[in-house]
Amino acid sequence: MTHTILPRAFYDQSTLDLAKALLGKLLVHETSEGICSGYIVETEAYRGPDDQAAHSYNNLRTKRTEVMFGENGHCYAHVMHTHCLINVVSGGVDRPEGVLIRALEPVDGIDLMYKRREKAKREKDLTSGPGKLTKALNITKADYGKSFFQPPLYIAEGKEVSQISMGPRIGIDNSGEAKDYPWRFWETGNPYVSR
DNA sequence: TGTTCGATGTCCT
DNA sequence: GGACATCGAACAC
Repeated sequence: MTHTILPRAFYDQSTLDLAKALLGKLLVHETSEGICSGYIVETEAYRGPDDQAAHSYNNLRTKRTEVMFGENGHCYAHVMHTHCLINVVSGGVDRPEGVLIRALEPVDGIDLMYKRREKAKREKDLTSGPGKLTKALNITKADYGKSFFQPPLYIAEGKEVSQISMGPRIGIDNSGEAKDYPWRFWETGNPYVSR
């Protein structure tokens, strides 16, 4: 199994374009237990300084958001309730934007994903949510700041996506008018989308 | 040092 | 459709 890892330069595009471009790409994590991967089928864009729903709204720079002020293509991992969520950093240095990866279509290491996600009954339950996919691939806060263009954690060429749908983002009801921005993207009709 | 609150998932009705 | 578990980060003292 050889994958073509997307180069560093792939991440040098606008955050909205990147959110769409990431659909169909393959997210891979190699661990001592084995390799797990899945096609990205759902993303959300968070546009830093001017986006009330973003953690980096108003250029808020803290220990948590620090990595978003750095280089594109790195990993912004943070803990939400008891789960870990991951973003791909974009926007360029000193512009804190990112793309949240919300759902995957499982490809490799499906048995291992079941083992890590005991509560999942069907394949559809393995990675159909931002907290689910990190558990299935064993991505944690320890991956904060790593890049997505070199093993063991990387994004590679995947499949063609026939049609993309867009709509409001999920779970940000307290974000003023930003809650209505149509910055969530998913592959139309894909059963692994979170909702 | 204490309090508050989520970019969620799961179970229950 | 609703309750709740449970953790770290942010912020107020």
